[in-house]
Amino acid sequence: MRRKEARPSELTAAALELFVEKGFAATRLDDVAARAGVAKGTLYRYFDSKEALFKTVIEEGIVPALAAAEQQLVGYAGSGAELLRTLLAGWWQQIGSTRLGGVSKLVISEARNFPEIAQFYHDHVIVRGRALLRAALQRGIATGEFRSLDIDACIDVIIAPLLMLCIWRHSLCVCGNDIDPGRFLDTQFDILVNGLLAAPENMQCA
Amino acid sequence: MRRKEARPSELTAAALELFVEKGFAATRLDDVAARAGVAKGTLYRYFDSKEALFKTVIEEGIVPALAAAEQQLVGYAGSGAELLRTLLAGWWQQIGSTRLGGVSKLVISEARNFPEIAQFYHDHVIVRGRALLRAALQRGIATGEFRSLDIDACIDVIIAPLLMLCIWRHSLCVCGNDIDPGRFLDTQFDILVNGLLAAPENMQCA
DNA sequence: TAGATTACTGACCCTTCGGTCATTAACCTT
DNA sequence: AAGGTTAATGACCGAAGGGTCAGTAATCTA
Repeated sequence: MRRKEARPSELTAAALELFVEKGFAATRLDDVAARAGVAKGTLYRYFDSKEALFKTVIEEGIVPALAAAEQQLVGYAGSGAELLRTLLAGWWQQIGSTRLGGVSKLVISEARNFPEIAQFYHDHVIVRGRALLRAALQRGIATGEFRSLDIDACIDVIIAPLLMLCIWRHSLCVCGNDIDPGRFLDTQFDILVNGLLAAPENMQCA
Repeated sequence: MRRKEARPSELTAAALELFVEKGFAATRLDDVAARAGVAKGTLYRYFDSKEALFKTVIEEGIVPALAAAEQQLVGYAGSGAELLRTLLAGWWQQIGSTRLGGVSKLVISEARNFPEIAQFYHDHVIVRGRALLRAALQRGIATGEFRSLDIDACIDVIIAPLLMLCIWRHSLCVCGNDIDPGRFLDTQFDILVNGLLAAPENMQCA
């Protein structure tokens, strides 16, 4: 069957699954082709090399998800805490629980071997994500809703559990230790907001 | 030069560096041997296979660090917050900033290919680490110092940034984005404690 | 110092896998 | 239907690298 249109995305989808599961070096192109229901030679009609396939997998996985994530935030008008919750929930729906979650684990695993891909991921994902969080934190601090903290460090502290959740679901999940994303994110948000607020919701001023 | 005693640890040290840097599959035994100042054949005098070397690297990296970490906690008598700070600081000194930090990244990257190693890491590191944190949280909640939260979810939320800090330092560090561990941990602790406390330190009850 | 032991070497073997290409067959055009 | 175009194949190549082993030399024993 000849399917010129659909082939590239079928191949990158198959490649992403195997790269996330086995890592770049341990993934065989024969297996990628087989999973896409195609012979290995066909792969080279659409991609110049294994590394070219890898780059396409990363870029194609990131770009659409990024656009969706940023779209969600334009013109948002609410409290810092509400904005944070929207960001976290949106991130989980648009990124964490989707294909992009696997991409994160993949990039982290292979960053040392592919510095330019790490750089691409840094510039197009991490920097943009940090910018969104910075806006939320600055708004909260400016209004006095949040305490005045080291914003850049806060951003990393907020991002880390999110990335870790992705990684967990794509690696250590193999042992019984499966995290419940809902509980995890709720608790993360709870601690986070109470840790940031100048006047926590639960405080008892008797 | 014949160095029967020192060889195994020299080889595992070299292997750990390369595994963390390149991943298991992409690391060549010739390179491991070369870094240890030895020929490849020598490697097979001490290890049966590449995979056996891998297992030894993980286990040998974990066991001593674990013992030290648990030792630190026996008979500790302080508030929940103090206990938490001691745990985080101790974790960084004993584990995060040492060789074990690289082991975490390595295990996460290769967990899918080596389920039994993931299981070993889960049973000997994650379970024990969770037990330590559980004790600290339970103490804080029992005395009314901390709010009553979902303890298991809290544990994951606390652990995630720590693991992420390790991973960061061993992968995404390649782009300019180097995290300052001190600032990161201080901020993490600050948000964490204020998020957990029933009566935050900074609250203003005028 | 002669002989036994064993840590160590590195050339070699053999499988695996990224990459190629002559051939085939599906589709299009007229 | 004939001829042209191109998607798709899979046998093949060559390099890479895990693993082996006959040989070497350092160390030990007497």
